[in-house]
Amino acid sequence: VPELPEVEIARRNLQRWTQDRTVTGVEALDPARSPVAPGALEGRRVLAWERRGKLLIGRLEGVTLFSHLGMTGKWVRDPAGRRFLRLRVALSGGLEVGVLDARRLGRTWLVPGRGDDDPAVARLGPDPLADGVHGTGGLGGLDGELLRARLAGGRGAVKTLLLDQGRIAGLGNICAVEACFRAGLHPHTPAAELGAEDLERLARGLREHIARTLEIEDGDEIAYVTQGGHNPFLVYGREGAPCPRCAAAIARETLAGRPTFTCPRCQPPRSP
DNA sequence: ACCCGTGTTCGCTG
DNA sequence: TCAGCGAACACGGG
Repeated sequence: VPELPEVEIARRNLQRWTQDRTVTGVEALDPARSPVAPGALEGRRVLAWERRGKLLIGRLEGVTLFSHLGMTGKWVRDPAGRRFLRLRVALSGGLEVGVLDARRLGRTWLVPGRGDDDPAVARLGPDPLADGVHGTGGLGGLDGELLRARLAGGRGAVKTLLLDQGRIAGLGNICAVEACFRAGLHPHTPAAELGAEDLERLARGLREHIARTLEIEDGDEIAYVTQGGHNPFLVYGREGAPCPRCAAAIARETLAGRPTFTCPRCQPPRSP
């Protein structure tokens, strides 16, 4: 489920559902990974939901609720009776929201105050959609200059650096794979070899992928895009299928330990 | 039964 | 010092 676009949709949903409501009940069904003490949350009003990379940040009176969805987590409304329910939160007005998480790699936890020194947020780089308050800005700031600044000094492959949450927060495997295809860059290209034009194309590729995914996945509940036969991506998950641009067969390899898809003609490995 | 994996972290290695 | 693995976490789905 969760890369930057999906987490941004979750943020918008939580904001719409819970803002200005007061927490009336909490049940932590997976306290080992999501230790949310009911007494610390009940009675507090929800002020706003922010996002930094893949981390959801709930601002309540006096406390901050952090939520990372891991690989399979999602926030839903009316979670009663749902499979894989790990946390449920009741709010004034009869609304209830909850976290479903089949694999239990996600975490939700509560800290006093703003929690700016919590390691989960302190070691994240800037959010590419941020403009002032994290998670509320548009895509305008995601340009070649940002990539130049944040990839500077990195000696690894461009894909590896894009996935480094300390450089830029929020980009996941699919984002990196799709943006490299859109930019005509092989993901294995050393970031240090990228010129200004490459970085502009890469930034545009990221913007286009994120904008498109935000449209496709918008709704009250994120779908697992690789399930159900619908694959909205250009090359991700399409090994052997024809490239949408040139019809050459899409190749698959492993890079940064993750499945990586490329068009061998549109993204030729760069010779040193 | 077996393998994979839209994420993060930790430990080992060259 | 650090980039680059592999494993671990955890468990459903193909």
